[in-house]
Amino acid sequence: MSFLEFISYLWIIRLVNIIKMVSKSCKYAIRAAVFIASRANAEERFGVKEIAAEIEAPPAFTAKILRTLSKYKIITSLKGPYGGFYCEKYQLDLAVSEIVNAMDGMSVFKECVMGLHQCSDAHPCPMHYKYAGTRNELMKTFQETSVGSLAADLSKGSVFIKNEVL
Amino acid sequence: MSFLEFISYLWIIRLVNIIKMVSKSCKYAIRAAVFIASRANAEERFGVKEIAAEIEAPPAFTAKILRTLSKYKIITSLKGPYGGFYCEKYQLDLAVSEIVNAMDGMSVFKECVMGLHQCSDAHPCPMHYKYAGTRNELMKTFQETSVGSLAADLSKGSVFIKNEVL
DNA sequence: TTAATAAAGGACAAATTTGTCTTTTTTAGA
DNA sequence: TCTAAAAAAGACAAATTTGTCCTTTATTAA
Repeated sequence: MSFLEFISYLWIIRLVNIIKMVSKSCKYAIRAAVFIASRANAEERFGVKEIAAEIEAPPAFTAKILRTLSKYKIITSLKGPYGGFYCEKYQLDLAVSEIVNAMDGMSVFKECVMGLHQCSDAHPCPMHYKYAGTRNELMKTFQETSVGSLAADLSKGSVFIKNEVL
Repeated sequence: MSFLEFISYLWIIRLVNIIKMVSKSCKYAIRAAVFIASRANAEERFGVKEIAAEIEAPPAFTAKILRTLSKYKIITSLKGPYGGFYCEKYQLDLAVSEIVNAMDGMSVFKECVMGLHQCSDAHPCPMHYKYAGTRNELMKTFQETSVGSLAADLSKGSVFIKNEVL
């Protein structure tokens, strides 16, 4: 993992967890996607129960979230026996921002920094010019970090997405 | 305004507005407190309606928030004719973190970075050692920025807390 | 073709946050 | 003392988010 990737990774985790920028659903969604992606090598498919256990979320709620992810083609699903959820190779390259978009929409990346409705070049908020870049960098971070790269770290065992079993 | 103050200010605004780290109530509360503090020089008192208009929040909701601020002695209130809300001098030195604490509690500054319940020195999350400091710095930023300093900027007219009237 | 399995869909329920309204209490001034 | 003004208090309502459950649809294998 390069230094840049490392920083990228920390940013994602930090943004996704400390801050309530994204909804709870979105956090679950990111965790679920990363888990599924981390097991994308084999032909394995994962059921709702297993995924829910893995990300420590309520099964029924997890199912709902997985449906959304599937609808947005962030993960792939297969019905029937031996069915379940899995990641296709191209999906490993999807950006984490796609998940945010699917779950919460992209407005979080586009709102005025100070929450003013008429913030524009004509009527800028105090930070409009100085920090228009920051917001874009934020979005870029999400856009440049792939699900697959986070999944790789998880596979290595260097990070985890669930609590320690006592 | 020193460079450090400036950075401090931007941090607060950024944290308070972009990110949903703090609740909507808390954002209103910070805006209200800063407004009231910005007019703390005279013997003026401000009524709910005026404050609500200033921060562009629903009056009834603003009243509720002001009660909380008053209860936590972040602002002072006086009932009856010529009454209203105002800031005492010592209250200008209160940290923005006091407002967060009053509205949302301090748990936001104390939770594990990755949301794990059993995150500790014994069972650290991937970021426990590397970023325990970040969380504290976050809290420090809130603790070291006073309501009065933000109010001073507002008085100068270099920043604003409400939308432009078209 | 049928039975079993697992996701899809969508109605419903609970919890939380946001917001409103009415009544009570306090204060100032006539 | 009486009246009016303004906050305090708290019940109530709406909106949003979170979470559950039941029925339908698609798929596999016997």
